[in-house]
Amino acid sequence: MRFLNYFLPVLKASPKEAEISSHSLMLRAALIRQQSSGIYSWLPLGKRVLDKLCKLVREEQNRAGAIEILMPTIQPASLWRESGRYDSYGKEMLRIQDRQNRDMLYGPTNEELVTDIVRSYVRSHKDLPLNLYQIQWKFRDEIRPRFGIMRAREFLMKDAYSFDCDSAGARASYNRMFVAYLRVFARIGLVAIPISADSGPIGGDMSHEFIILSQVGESSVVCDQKYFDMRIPSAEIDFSDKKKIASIVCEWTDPYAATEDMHPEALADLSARNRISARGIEVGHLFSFGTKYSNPMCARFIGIDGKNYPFFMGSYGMGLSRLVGAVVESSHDKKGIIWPKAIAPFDVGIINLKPGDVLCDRFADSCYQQLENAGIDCLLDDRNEQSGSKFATMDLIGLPLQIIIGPRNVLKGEIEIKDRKNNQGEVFSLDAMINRVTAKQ
RNA sequence: CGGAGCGUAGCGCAGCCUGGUAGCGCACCUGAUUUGGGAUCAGGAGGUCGUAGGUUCAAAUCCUAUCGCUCCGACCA
Repeated sequence: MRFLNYFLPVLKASPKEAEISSHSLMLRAALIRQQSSGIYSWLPLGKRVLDKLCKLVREEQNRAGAIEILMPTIQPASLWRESGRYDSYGKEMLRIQDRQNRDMLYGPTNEELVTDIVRSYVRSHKDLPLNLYQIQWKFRDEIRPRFGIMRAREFLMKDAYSFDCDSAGARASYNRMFVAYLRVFARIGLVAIPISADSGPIGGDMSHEFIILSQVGESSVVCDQKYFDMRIPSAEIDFSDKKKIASIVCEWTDPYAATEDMHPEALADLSARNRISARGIEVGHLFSFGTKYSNPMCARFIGIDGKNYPFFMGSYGMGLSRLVGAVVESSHDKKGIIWPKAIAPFDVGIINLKPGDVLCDRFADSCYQQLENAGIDCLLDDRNEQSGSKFATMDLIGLPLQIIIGPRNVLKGEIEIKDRKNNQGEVFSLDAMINRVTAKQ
């Protein structure tokens, strides 16, 4: 993409509504625009990040055996009356009526809908286990939206729902999602602490929150620092190996981790040296709730003995728009965002310091073309701006690699590559540069 | 919902207390000179001061209502 043909309205000054750095940076780097309290548009650069994150999450969900579907945002109240949640869910649920005065709602979550789908088609234990997921917008009319995209009212969520014959099967499904979550967070450079949690309005008997430690987090967390040295399961892991998957979950739930308000008495077991006390952002939540929905909604299958049984279910949420905020919050410096490679909006930023100069233009174009041909996404800054402004913009939007093309080094046939993270620059010939960048990808 | 603030040009703000018909910086447009870390000069455009009432000869300024946004508490991915 060439800057001149793109829509990237970066801001020099931070809008006053932004109180935390991730919010401010996301507004300044033109990733998002606030439309109303807790409601945001995603601008081109932000959309690219969100898309990359979705792609990565799909890879991990699919790997763990989940199957993607897409359910509507608007749901009929009738299903929620079946489960009993139409009355028990509070004002966070946006209730609306259609032109026939039918009660509808904008989905805050989708247990009822997915249960309706599964009960309509799945008859036999032979069709189980089944895990259906979607990536869809949710609306929860929060009492107080804040921190920009982190606690929005409308937000993008990956939500998966598992269906099993019995609680042992449900446990295995739960474990697969647990491991899939570990991989997602690791791939975007975050350490997420799994904390056993209250199941809240979703209900159930087993639940873990995944929490990213951060100063601006909304919950207080105490955990063992072991979590920062633990190995992430590899991409080759066999998700059908229940024992192996269970052992990973065991390993990750063994060190101490809790929100501050929960069982503080266990703290004694954790020496002060290994204790981390911090604030955290909840980015994922796993629930296992057995037959809480399948029972009232009459969602049953025929078991091996020919009898009817309710599905054993679990649901697994991951806040994708919030996760983008969490990444920015945990990966930035004074100058701007520092994207992890996995979800950077572009792989490489090319700065042409002197557009209009024949030699610079030729080098920049050649560099851009060759990288694009090699499948590397580039943003070429071809604006007729002061160099300082271009460097500042490139640092702000935080692409992992910057390629600098200016008259000084082009005369020598050299091109400079700079790493956003450590700010180290190296000089290469044009050909060597192409090889270098493609090798880095 | 309780408490605290804010609303004046695209963005950030001053002016309000003490009423006299709107200003600054950045951004934007034109031209020139520039170009290795947010340029310089000259010229230009842009505002029913959130909205609606009221007081007054006169309201951005005082009064009332209303809408929107932010922050502090209870909820959550």
